Amino acid sequence: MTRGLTARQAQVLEFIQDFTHGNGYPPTVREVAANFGFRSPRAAHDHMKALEKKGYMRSRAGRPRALEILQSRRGIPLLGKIAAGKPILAVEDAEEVLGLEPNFFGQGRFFALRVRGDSMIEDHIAEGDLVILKAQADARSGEVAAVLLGDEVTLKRVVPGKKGVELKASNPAVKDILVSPSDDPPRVLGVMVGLVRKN
Amino acid sequence: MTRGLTARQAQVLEFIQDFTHGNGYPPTVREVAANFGFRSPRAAHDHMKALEKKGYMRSRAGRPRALEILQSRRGIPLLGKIAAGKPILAVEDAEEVLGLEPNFFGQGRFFALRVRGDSMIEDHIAEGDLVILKAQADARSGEVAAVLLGDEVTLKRVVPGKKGVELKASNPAVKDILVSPSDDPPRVLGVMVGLVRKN
DNA sequence: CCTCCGACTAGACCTGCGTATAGTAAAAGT
DNA sequence: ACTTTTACTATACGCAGGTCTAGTCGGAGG
Repeated sequence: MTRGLTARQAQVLEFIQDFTHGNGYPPTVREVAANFGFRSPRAAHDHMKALEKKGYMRSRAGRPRALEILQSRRGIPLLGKIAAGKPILAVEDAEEVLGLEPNFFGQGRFFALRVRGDSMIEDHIAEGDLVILKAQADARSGEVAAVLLGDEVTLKRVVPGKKGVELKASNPAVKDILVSPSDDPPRVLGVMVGLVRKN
Repeated sequence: MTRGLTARQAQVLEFIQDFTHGNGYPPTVREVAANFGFRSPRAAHDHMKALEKKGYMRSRAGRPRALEILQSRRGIPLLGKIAAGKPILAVEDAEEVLGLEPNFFGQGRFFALRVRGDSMIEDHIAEGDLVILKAQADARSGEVAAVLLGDEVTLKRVVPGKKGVELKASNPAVKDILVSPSDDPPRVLGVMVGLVRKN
């Protein structure tokens, strides 16, 4: 769960985020209460105060609907160095957050990596490009994915075969990597769903 | 100016957009009034009603701060067919609006075009990619630009020379175009500042 | 066992804010 | 010349909605 939130508080936060995104403005205390079936606005108000104390939102006292969600969890974090073994996809660790609207690349959790080198050049993925990846632990055959190999992240085309998983570059000058079943299996961090290039 | 809006209405709309973007929630009628120095909330309310009637925003009667900006004018319009000769960069003509935050690609007015064909493939601009262009009427030598030739828009590298302006593709299979000074000069619509690829 | 905390109900206070009524004044159509 | 539109001021009504006081109930911790 999100850091230090009770299940109920996380639900409330999520509702507020969805409502705000869907309507263009945040809900009132009573609208939150109604959504959860609370008979008293006090219940919703308490949760919202808790969320505020924990730094998830800010509000202006006495002003209806005047609440802002902080730590938006929206937008796509551009991750710099990914530490080995750790499942670090939190926005807090982002070098930068790309200001794309949620669902720009579909549904799910996304992150971005800056391409170093030209190993995927024949797929027209050039050095400096930002590759957008959907966070998931497995890739279908032939998909381009960010793979954790030892303590380095590389972008490769993943092709499982009889002799193990093959990690193919799309540059003839770069040789493919074969991870045999006896080795540590390659860990897929996410599959490529898009690309952003800023000149 | 934006379609059918008076100068004042456009100012009000812009303020509401900025306020909403900056605070995470829309302003009240009185906050709009205060921003413009109106002594009566009525003045702001009238403008907001006018904006609503013209389809720029929607609001829920009686509910404080419950207004949603439609036709956001934020984001980058993806233009489909660009009619010949007309300076059409308005959001209204957009096939789709890319949900990027303003200034994602810097300051200025931007639009997007979907790449057809692979004439720029060696610059790793592939078919189906969305090229982001900054709207301006001139390109420096060597820049990739959207150029209006006759009544078609093409993406080419612009290189002015003695014999006229050369429009170079980055695909050896596609021959360059030379626009000699006696011809109609090519009209630059914008220069490329980025690229977005959605798989 | 007792106390704390989370998650609520019930009811009420009071003010912020949308909205209405009634104007004024200048610019722009027609 | 007249109506219409734009752009406001002044004042007020009434209710939506933030917030308060005063509780209940169950589960976790010491």
